[in-house]
Formats: sequence, structure tokens, C-alpha cells
Amino acid sequence: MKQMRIRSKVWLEVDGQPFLGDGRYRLLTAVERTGSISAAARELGMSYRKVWALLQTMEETSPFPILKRRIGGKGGGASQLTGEILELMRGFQQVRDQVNAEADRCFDLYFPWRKTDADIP
Amino acid sequence: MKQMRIRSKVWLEVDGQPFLGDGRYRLLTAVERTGSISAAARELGMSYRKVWALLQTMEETSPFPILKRRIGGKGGGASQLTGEILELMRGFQQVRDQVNAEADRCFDLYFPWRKTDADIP
DNA sequence: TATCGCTATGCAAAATACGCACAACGCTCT
DNA sequence: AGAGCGTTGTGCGTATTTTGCATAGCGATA
Repeated sequence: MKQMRIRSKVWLEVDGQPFLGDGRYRLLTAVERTGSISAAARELGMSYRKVWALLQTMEETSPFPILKRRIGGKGGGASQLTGEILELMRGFQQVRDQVNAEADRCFDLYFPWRKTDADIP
Repeated sequence: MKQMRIRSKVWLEVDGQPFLGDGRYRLLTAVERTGSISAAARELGMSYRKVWALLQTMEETSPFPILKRRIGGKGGGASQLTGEILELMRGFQQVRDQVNAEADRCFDLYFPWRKTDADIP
């Protein structure tokens, strides 16, 4: 039984470069909760190398700082998010949820048939 | 001057596999207008190999036929879209436009500031 | 000043995307 | 009937991107 469904994706760009999308949102959330980039990587099952590159790219395109990093010292180091990015993340979450809801609504509106291939003419 | 803006993307999936998104929509439109896969590829600046693979994958995941192909014969061959996919494309276009509009609306709603980095606190 | 776990990075390997080059096909025209 | 044309279809080597291993650097604390 073929099941057809709609998907949607929302992200913010800065100067045409991807800035904040769903993946980075989850990553930042994990960093904030754990207080560490490497702990966040472990938690999400990603390599530290990859996570670090993501955050680095993000920081380079961002108009404001994202992370307060501490290298060395107690516990070897730590990182936490800046107030600016936390505020932006709140707005992003709102927009994302609302757009996803609209996509589902439109799908039901324009494709009330075609939930499966059973009802294909 | 850093310019921040929102982007959104909508696509249909069949059994969890990507089926129809913006790129394939444009491709199918070109195939229909030109009546030929290879002409569509040239028009979009893509290799025939890539376009063929896209359509092949699409046809494999689709619950219904997409293309009416003719190999050899007048003009060497030709292809045109089935009525089913044309109908689906119309619905997709509606949903896509409406969701994109909603994304823009939400962005203005939740980020009335932050059009540029000039007005960052 | 030794330790610890974190941040930071060079580099090779793995996976993926890409497209060139060629085969198969069947109308059409001679 | 046979050659030619411009399609569709495909094998396979090459380029590009992604990935993560391995290791260096750091500094507060004890």
C-alpha cells in the first residue's frame, strides 16, 4: 500500500547561506543542555568533527556570536549559547511549527483523495 | 550588511521516499513542454544521465506511471507526461505556493526586526 | 606542575554525485 | 529494403563531497 504524504522544511539564511534549520536547531539545543559540544555530539550520535564544522560554519555566517566557548580549565572546557541565538531559536521554532501545520492543512485540502494508491482512479 | 531571510521547501513522499519536489516539478514541466527527456536536460543545463536517473527513481517510487516513452521512430523518440502526474503537479503547485506564502508571513510576524544586522540590539 | 576532558584541526578514506561515451531502437526517406 | 537520424537507456571511470580517526593545544584545579 503506497502511502503519500507531505513534508516541509523551513530554514533561515544569512546572505544566501543556510544559517538555522531543523538539524542545527536540535544540535544547539543539545549543546545548551549539556554545556558541551562534544557531549552534544555523543548524544546525537554524530562525530565531534562534524558537529564542530557545523558550528564553525554557522558562526562564520552569523551576524552575531553563537557560542561562548571555554578551552581548557575545569572539566577540560565548556560551551554555552549566547542570548542572541537563544532568542532567535525561539522565533524559529514558532515559524517552523506554524509552516508545518499549514503544509499539512493544505495537503488535506488539495489531496483529500490520494492518501493511498487505493483510491487512484 | 547581513541580510536574513526565510526559506521553505515542500515536497511529497511516497512510502517515505522523496517523490515530487521543486526540482522534479521544473524538470517534468520542461519534459512536457519539449516532448523529450534529452531536450529538457539541455534546457535545464543538466546531463541526460542525471535527468534520466531522476525520472527513473521517480517512476520506481510512484504508485502510477509518469512518462509515456517512445524509443526510436520519428525524431528518434519522444516522451510525454501521463494525465495522473499532470493532475498531481497542479495540486503540488497550489500547496507549495501557499506554504511558501505562509512562511514569509510568519517570518514578518516573528522577526519584524532582524531584516538586517543593523537593528540587532 | 601534573592531570583531565574539552576544543580545535590535518588528512586519508569512504561514499556519493557526475557525466562521457557508446549501445539499442524504430520511423522516415531514398 | 537499407541507411540515417535523434531519441532512450546504461556501464564505468572520475571528480567532489562527506566522514571520522588520530592527535595537538589549552588552562583551571588540585
